[in-house]
Amino acid sequence: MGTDSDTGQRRRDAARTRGLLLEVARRRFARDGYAATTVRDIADEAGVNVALINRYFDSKEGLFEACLGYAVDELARAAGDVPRSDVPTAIAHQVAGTTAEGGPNQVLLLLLRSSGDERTEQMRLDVLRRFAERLAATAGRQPDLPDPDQLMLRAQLVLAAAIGTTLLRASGLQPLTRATEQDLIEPLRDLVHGVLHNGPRRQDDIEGDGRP
Amino acid sequence: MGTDSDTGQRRRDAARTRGLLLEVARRRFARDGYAATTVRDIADEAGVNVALINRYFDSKEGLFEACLGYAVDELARAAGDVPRSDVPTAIAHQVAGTTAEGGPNQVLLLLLRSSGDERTEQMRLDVLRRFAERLAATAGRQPDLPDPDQLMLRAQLVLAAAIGTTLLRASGLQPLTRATEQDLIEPLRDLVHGVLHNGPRRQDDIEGDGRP
DNA sequence: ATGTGATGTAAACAACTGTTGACTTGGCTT
DNA sequence: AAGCCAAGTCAACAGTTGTTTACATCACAT
Repeated sequence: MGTDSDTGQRRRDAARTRGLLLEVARRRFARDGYAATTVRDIADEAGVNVALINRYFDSKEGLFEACLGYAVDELARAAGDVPRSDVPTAIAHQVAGTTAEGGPNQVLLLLLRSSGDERTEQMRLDVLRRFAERLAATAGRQPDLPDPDQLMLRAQLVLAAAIGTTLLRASGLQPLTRATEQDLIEPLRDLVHGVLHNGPRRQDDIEGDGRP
Repeated sequence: MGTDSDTGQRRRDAARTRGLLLEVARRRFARDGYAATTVRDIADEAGVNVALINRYFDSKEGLFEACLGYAVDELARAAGDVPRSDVPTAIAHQVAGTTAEGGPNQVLLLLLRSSGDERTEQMRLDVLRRFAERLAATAGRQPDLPDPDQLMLRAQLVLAAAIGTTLLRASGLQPLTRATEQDLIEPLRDLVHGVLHNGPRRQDDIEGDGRP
């Protein structure tokens, strides 16, 4: 037959195993950080042998880089969906999102987990910078801010808020952790408008996505 | 003599050694996290033998707890200084502050570093919660928010922004890292007012600390 | 000066870390 | 059915980890 009778998937499938390792590694790295996560933890949870990590990813560092690459893609995809209108909603979605698995979002968490490696660290910083740039370009076309550096600073502040919120949610701080995506939208709207628009927020301040 | 001829301090001083270990540990734990920091790193940087960590703090975990305790005290002290008027300035000071050593602030960073220990974790969460409560009580007396849980959520969002900003600054993200305390005050003012006051920010919105 | 307890050191421990090489097993081709 | 290579396992490796034990040394009271 060549396939499992129950699941229909082959018992030996390199792609599937590789993907499984990646999935587990993402969760563990995001939740516990790089140093606190052991390759045996990952392999055991994935149900495969430790040696396969080195076979498919060369090293623990390589596996982490692959996870980071996934986070980059995922973030780019999420950022591409934002129509330039409702940034706060997109952020709330990203912060509260479950990335298809049920746990906390992972993507933003991975972005601030660090191995010691110089190259990986640079990669991580680049993503953060690019994301903040996109944030600045999308949400901040207001003429109030003269200095482009000022705008960038404020965009990074919004990014910092998103990341900090994600972290505190992952820590289990209540009521922040308990809050749903809907609960977060309004406060985040106020935050983004406060930082980026530097002024009052009215209901019809959002163009194109507000209620009719 | 009993003292060093140069420094005037005794060559064997338990209190001094203990303090030295604490100081180094705070910096390393804050910068690299719990798991990535080894007791030998700490002892070497402090210039003493590794065994002294276990003598003075029982274990690595005990040393970490001591660091966390320091952070708690420091934060309580900083929070006590805020006269209830200018919260954003206090936050900016805390985010950009150097805690007397020159490096990034440590205190807020320590608050999100985690060992695996359950008891320590609970301690960490308690501090965060109390700090957010104080933030809510101090800055949010506005009648706009009916639900007290809503106010708490928003206060925790502000805390999240502060912590996230600290983390991104520690990561070396520019221009956020380069920004001085003065540079951060205004954007943070807008952020706090946006989240907690939910409305426009005017120059004379601050009571007691604004320009005459 | 001298013993005595506090302070610091050195070396070793057992457990755990990432990694590797030799080996076994499965699935496909022929 | 046989063979062959990819996919997976096993066991060991060298180094590192936190911790402990036995030993040395300084400071101070006597």
